[in-house]
Amino acid sequence: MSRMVTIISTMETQVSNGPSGTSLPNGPVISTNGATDDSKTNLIVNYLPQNMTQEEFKSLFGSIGEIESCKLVRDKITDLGQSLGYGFVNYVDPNDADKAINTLNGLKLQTKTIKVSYARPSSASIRDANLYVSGLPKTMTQKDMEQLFSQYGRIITSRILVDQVTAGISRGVGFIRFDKRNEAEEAIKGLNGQKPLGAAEPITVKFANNPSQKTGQALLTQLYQTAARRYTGPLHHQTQRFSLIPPFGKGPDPNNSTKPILDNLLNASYGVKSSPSLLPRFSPITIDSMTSLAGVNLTGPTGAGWCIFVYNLSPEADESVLWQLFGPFGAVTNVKVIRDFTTNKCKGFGFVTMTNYDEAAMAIASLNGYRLGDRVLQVSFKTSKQHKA
DNA sequence: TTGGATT
Repeated sequence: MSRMVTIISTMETQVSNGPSGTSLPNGPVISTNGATDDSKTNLIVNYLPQNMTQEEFKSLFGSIGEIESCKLVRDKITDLGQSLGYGFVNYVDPNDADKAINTLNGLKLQTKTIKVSYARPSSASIRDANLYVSGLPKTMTQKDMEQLFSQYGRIITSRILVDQVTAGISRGVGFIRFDKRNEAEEAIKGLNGQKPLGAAEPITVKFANNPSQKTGQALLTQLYQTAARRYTGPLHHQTQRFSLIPPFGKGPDPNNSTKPILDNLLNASYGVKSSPSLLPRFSPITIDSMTSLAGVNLTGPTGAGWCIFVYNLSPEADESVLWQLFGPFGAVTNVKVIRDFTTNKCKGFGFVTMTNYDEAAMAIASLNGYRLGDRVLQVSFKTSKQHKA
């Protein structure tokens, strides 16, 4: 701030004293708002592999030229240090920044293709400008969607999510990041609840969740899958999984600082407030398994997997019962109890998504016909209503 | 007796 005042007073002095030519000293380029101008040296790097470390990140971009600063952005909310998959690199020399874009943009690292581009100046007005769009017609392309939204402002990025198993069919949901938050707000006002040209159903447009605001349940799912693999490796038999995962509460290290996080995750995930009897009877993860979680490569994108239909749940059923039933058979990425909108009671069915076919098939074979209380469950792969004759 | 979807 004092520097800005100095610069302004220098300029005013110059103006009032008339032209004095070369009296200003050379120094860092100062823009009118007083910030140093990083626009030619500062890069944003997107789609980094989840397990890439700060050191690897610095090493990769340091190979191009001298770095003034670099930062791999991590999750600071959960404190687990998870990479958010992007980072910033500020070079000393603008030529090196240009070279980094030309050399490293599009580089394939593991399953990712990294994107290297100039970072926009950090500013409050570009924050929270990311929209989540659902209910899109399946035929709508990314280009169509951009065309629809572009009337409200400059689009920075866009994406339509596709089904992973049926190879590229639109899931009808996507993201649009605008340059400015107010543009995103206008797009919500203009497009939320509207039918796109020729569409049968209206779309929903709202601000996207931040990846770091992931639910406890989603985090727990990731941790569970990772922890289970670390203990057991790939599994093919449920008996192995049952016997190899240590039971809950087995001698947690009292000095382990991750314990409060685990407790919070469990409570958030299972909705346990006051009734210990609702705790799962198996252990999703153990304290020990969490000590080396930072930087591990978590399992693939959500939305992929095998969807299982579970019928004849009681009106009181909640998500925890589905985790308890299906978790022991393998990697579960999502569970959902379908509830009546007004009563909030379970409508008698739900869905479970499992990553691996073998584990899903084993769960179905084992749980179809399983007696839960006074009900007999029907469990099968989800069928599509669209295939009816 | 087969939803909604969060890169």
